[in-house]
Amino acid sequence: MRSHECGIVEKSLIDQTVTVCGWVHRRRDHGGVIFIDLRDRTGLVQVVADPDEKDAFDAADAVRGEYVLNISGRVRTRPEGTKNPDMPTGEVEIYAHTVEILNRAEPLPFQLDEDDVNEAARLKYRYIDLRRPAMQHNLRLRHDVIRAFRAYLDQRDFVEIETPVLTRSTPEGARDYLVPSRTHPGQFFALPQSPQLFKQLLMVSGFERYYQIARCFRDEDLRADRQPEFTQLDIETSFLDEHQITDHMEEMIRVVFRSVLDVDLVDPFPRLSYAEAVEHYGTDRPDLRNPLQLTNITDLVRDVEFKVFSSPAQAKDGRVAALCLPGGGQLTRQQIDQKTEFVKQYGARGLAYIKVNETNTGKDGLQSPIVKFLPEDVLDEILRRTQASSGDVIFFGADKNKIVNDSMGALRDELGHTMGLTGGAWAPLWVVDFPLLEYDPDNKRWISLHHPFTAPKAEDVGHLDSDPGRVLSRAYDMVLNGTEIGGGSIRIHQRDLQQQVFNALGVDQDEAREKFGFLLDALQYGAPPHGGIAFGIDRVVAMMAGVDSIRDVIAFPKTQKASCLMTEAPSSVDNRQLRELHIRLRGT
RNA sequence: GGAGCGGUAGUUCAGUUGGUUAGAAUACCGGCCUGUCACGCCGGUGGUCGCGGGUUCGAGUCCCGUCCGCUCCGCCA
Repeated sequence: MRSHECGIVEKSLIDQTVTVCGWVHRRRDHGGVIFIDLRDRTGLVQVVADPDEKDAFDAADAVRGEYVLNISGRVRTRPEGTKNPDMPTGEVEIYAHTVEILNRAEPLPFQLDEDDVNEAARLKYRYIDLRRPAMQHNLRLRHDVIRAFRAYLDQRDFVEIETPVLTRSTPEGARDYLVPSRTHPGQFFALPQSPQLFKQLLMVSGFERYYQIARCFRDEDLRADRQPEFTQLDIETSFLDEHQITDHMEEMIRVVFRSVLDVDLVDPFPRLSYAEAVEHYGTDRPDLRNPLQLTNITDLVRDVEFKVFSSPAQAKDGRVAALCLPGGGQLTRQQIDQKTEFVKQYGARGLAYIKVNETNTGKDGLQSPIVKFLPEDVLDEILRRTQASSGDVIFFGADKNKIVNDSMGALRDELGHTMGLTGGAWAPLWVVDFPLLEYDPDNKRWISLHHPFTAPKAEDVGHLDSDPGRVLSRAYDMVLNGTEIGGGSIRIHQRDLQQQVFNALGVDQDEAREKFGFLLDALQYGAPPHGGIAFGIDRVVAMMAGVDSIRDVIAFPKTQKASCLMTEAPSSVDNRQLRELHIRLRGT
């Protein structure tokens, strides 16, 4: 006879004495016998307490709710009867000799088998919520994913190195979380938005292949896919160019998907330039599961009398794009009005459309408030370019580039989902050839699209001063099903070029020295060519788990107002702590 | 900063044009049932209708404000 401590109770243990610990999943009394379904990390096992075993029976009889039990008994075959489909242990049960109550439990704030519990209640009692099978699965999946990433990188001589969490504020980019310094009155640390500069410095240090499962912090407003603290798989390598890095990284993603989900991703991943992505999908993170595409018709409508089309078509930063929805002719007026409201969220002023009743009869076959403003040859060419068939509807966006791209890109996603067009399981791709800089009209200056350490393409460096908008960067984003899951670039490894980019950003030498002096210094001491990438672990795991929010793959997430309902953080602190930190609150 | 949805029993929800004592399921407590397994049957406890103000003879319901949760826009180099 041997003792079996926790874990799966299976047929091979029949007639053996086992000891199991776990939570009471359910208690039932029938025929003077008490049945307890005990739950541990491996599943459920049914325990039987018979009045003949008086001590065990009396203890079992005292059980209420989710008590924690330690049970010893004999494993035996269950008598004939209905099988419980919830019972992975099949036909065995434990005939209890002893039942020990390790801890009592109040009734739970919600039931574990309930799927639609108010998220506020789940977050307040997160430790209960995490008992639910779905959350157990999600967090174990997260562990599997991180383990698979580590295994891949460890096998290839990557070194995991921890970088500081208390570091220097870099006011460019996202808002920093600040930490007051006790020993330096009036000064602050910042929590890192990413380990970007440290990993570049590690390349200067000669580590050549670095990674880190890194916690990052950004004090910006939250979304379903954005938390104030999140986890990044941060990677940097020396001497590899962008093609070698992207090849390497997509192979890593393929290996992880194969080992964790048994899914084979396409090989190689498709590549789209930023310009192509925006032209055809209105976004730099297109969901390629969705077959719909935007069709540019700016050139066609430049001279039509319909001002709604012709003015943006003539404007320097304007665009007119069409989106043909196959079978969309069946949409009701009300549904089209809803789409109009939808695109208004993105700044569009309206949503023109043409219902294509019949493709071969000219204007007569088209039903639309705008057809009368458009010449026949233009309409013919629109039908040809969008490959419209009878029964389709064509939507139009005409405005500034950004508004057309944002609104029509969002409409493409919306139609893809509501019309059931977004099929297929996984559609990864690389988006490359990003612009290095974009113009910020509010502050009238150029800002980095990626970050200021991203290398420009060699052939474009000459345009940095004369035509900054034309310079492309050596950056790349990995996109999966419309979500950006990773992004990176080849970095600038030469001090002069770094200063040149700072100049283009309007950061003069003094300012650059003050903010990034340590980087500029480091680049002088033989910095190797280097580049890397960072993956959003929370997003990757959320997609793999099939959940809509990264909160469902984070053990203790924050609410949309960046608070923790369980610990009630953030909280006030007492005046003594504030005094030590040289902080006085207003009004005290 | 803005738009939308939501907040009623521990939980999930219903609650009609404003009208008697705010209901159901589940959970919880008690009783019955000789192998249950979504057990079944009987009974019971349980409510600041998020909060504050207003309109009204009368407010869960209408109005104003506010707090909280979620989704989205802005924001996120």
